[in-house]
Amino acid sequence: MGISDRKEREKEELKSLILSAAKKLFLQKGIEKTSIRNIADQIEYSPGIIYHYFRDKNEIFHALHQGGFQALMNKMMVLENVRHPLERLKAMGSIYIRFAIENPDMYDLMFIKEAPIDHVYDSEHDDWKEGSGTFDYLRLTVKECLEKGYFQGHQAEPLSFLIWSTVHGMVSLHIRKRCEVIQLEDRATIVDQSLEAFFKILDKI
Amino acid sequence: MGISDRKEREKEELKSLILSAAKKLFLQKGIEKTSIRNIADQIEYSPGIIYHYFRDKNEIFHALHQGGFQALMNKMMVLENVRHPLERLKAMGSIYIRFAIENPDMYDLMFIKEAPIDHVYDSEHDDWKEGSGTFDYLRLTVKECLEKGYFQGHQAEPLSFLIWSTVHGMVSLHIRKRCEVIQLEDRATIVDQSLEAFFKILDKI
DNA sequence: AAATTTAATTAAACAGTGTTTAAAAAAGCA
DNA sequence: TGCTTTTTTAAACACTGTTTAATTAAATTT
Repeated sequence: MGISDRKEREKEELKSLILSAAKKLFLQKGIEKTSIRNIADQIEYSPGIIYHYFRDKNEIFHALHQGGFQALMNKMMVLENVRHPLERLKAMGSIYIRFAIENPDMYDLMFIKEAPIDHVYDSEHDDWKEGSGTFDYLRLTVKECLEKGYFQGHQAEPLSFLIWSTVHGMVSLHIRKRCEVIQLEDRATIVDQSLEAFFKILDKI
Repeated sequence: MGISDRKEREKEELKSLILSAAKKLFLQKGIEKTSIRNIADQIEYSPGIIYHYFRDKNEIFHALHQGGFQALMNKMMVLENVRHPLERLKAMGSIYIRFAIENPDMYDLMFIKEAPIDHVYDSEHDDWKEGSGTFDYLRLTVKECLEKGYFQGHQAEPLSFLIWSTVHGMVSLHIRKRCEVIQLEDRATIVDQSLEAFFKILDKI
């Protein structure tokens, strides 16, 4: 079946061609200003072809956001060398925030925009496996901290969510430009300063 | 000058007519699906008229988000009866989160969407006074806590931002539907549970 | 090799969007 | 009443996501 193999291959190639064009335009102009026609122009096909590979625009951006989780996971891999669970937890926070600040559009897509998550709910497999995988890792580390005697009197699930919320809150206020309320002298460094304060709190509780 | 007084009045009336129509449609269908033509239909005028009262769509939603801050501030007014700064801080958190959960679309507009903040940057008076006013109140309370000896070793600005980030993180993950990662048994109550955990932490540091 | 079937691709249309412009209608003033 | 100013509208522009039927290209069969 050599022919259908090649056809399969060509289909995959065009699909990833669409995806890379979409990613390029998305990082240049944002999700709203990246149109199906823009993507089609970029790959020199007609707009209609895209609907043979993706159900709708949301599915394209869901596929893109998967790539973002892959990238974040890769950055998290250095944590395997950090034995101490509390140290690992802090390092996770630093990596998470660094990823968000360095890739604001991708972070936005992964954790703020409605497009990819809407696609999850619209499709048959209605669980957000990308997010769940990442949160599992956080929960595991928090549980390890609890086992080692840290965070006494706390439960893993709410505490994990609290920690996630804290770092997500900081970067999403930054990305969505709500940090103007911060005094000018602290504005540029507020996320780093607050993360330091957060680490100090984690040591104390 | 009775006539120009009436004209002034009529202008204001039409402006707030546009605004209330916009608000109604926005709460029904969201910002993206509320079109200028929808608003014009609702008030039984032609679409063009709207541009005599607002520069663009963003300005309309900036005006709406101001109303949201007014509503939030009103809810915060009960705090004047809470003397103890740490108790007031916690109550602020509860009110903030309650407001967000009960008015998700308005909260979204105020703290997540780019429309109102884009208008702030596009217009001449480029400071976000609505957000600044609210944050000032938080900072004041945190400072009072510091004066009373709480949160030793922390600075007001980073700590205030950290606290804001924590509550904003929780509700924005909820509003933007990223809470699916939470175990089913905790999912419905995760924000409340995490807020409780946060209060416990605030007591300890 | 030619005819037929299947798959890939496109052009065109639909129903919408925010915004601008020039024309028309209404209101105010002399 | 005639003139001027203000208010309002119709129409156009350049887009948008998506669906449909028609067309082109490729693969298979005769």
